Amino acid sequence: MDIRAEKDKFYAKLGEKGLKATTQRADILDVFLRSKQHFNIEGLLAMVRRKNPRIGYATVYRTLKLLTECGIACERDFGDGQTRYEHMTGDAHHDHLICLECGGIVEFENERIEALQDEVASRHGFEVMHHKLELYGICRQCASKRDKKR
Amino acid sequence: MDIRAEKDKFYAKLGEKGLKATTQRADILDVFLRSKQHFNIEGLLAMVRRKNPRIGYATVYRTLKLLTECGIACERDFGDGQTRYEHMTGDAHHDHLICLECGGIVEFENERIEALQDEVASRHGFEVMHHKLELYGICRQCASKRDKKR
DNA sequence: TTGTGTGCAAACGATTTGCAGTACC
DNA sequence: GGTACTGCAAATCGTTTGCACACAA
Repeated sequence: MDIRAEKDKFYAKLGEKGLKATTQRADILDVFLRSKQHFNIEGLLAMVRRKNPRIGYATVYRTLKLLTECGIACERDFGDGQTRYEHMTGDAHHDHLICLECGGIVEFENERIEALQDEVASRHGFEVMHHKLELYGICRQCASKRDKKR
Repeated sequence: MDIRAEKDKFYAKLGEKGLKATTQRADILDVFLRSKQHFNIEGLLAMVRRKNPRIGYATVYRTLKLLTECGIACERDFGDGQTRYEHMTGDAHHDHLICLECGGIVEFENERIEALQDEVASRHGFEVMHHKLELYGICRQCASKRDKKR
């Protein structure tokens, strides 16, 4: 991923909206872009505070909402009561495999599934705007750990 | 759906757990079984209170959790901040089409999608326990209403 | 100086829990 | 008479908001 390009994109969008580029926004964006995907606010705040300890919850929430509006971040809800965020790369839509044991998240994309979804939807007279597909299960590592215990 | 059978199932499970069959639990179960699917707690409470006005929020929450444990109800989260519940019939798993305009929910099942999901998962070394597939879009009625407005 | 942005703390909405009173065996 | 159940209100958790202060054009 091109960090420089994402930053430029953000600053351009800020300009369009008549908003300012502050150090807090820059810090949060930088941490966001460098971190691995799918963290929650708490995790992100912890990382941001390593760089700038005086940043508050509210700023992180507000900035992530901004990043989402600007098409740089994307909100995800995996049903554990917390919103998670991931990078919104220009790539094709992807879905998630989630390990119930370790919480690990793997991304995948499959156009045959997408095609079948559209088919099902149109059969019901729906025009699909977006969708959510999550597969919850046990990943290879956790499965083999479990086997060893026996 | 066989209401009688579901009630018997609930009372049997209550017995197994050493819990009592109270009038509140019976009222909530009855309203739950007779109502159409996918309501939230608020809606269910309103319906229950028509039958028994003295029932409180907490009892509805507690009873629905019980029904879920007993395999009679199933929790659903469509991302609007409220948990919804639906009947857990013995039928095959199904997924949802959700209209972004009117909030209408249509169920569907498609074994070819399920098969592809398993294929994707095993390619990533996952054993799938359960999954969630939701298609968000505009239903036929809302689309035609929208066309008329133009 | 005239804002917008920030940090704090208080507000919020959905859900859970503590507890005193209630009802059933 | 004891124990599980209920209803209320208070607590909780993630998130949002109001407001006074800080800071940059």
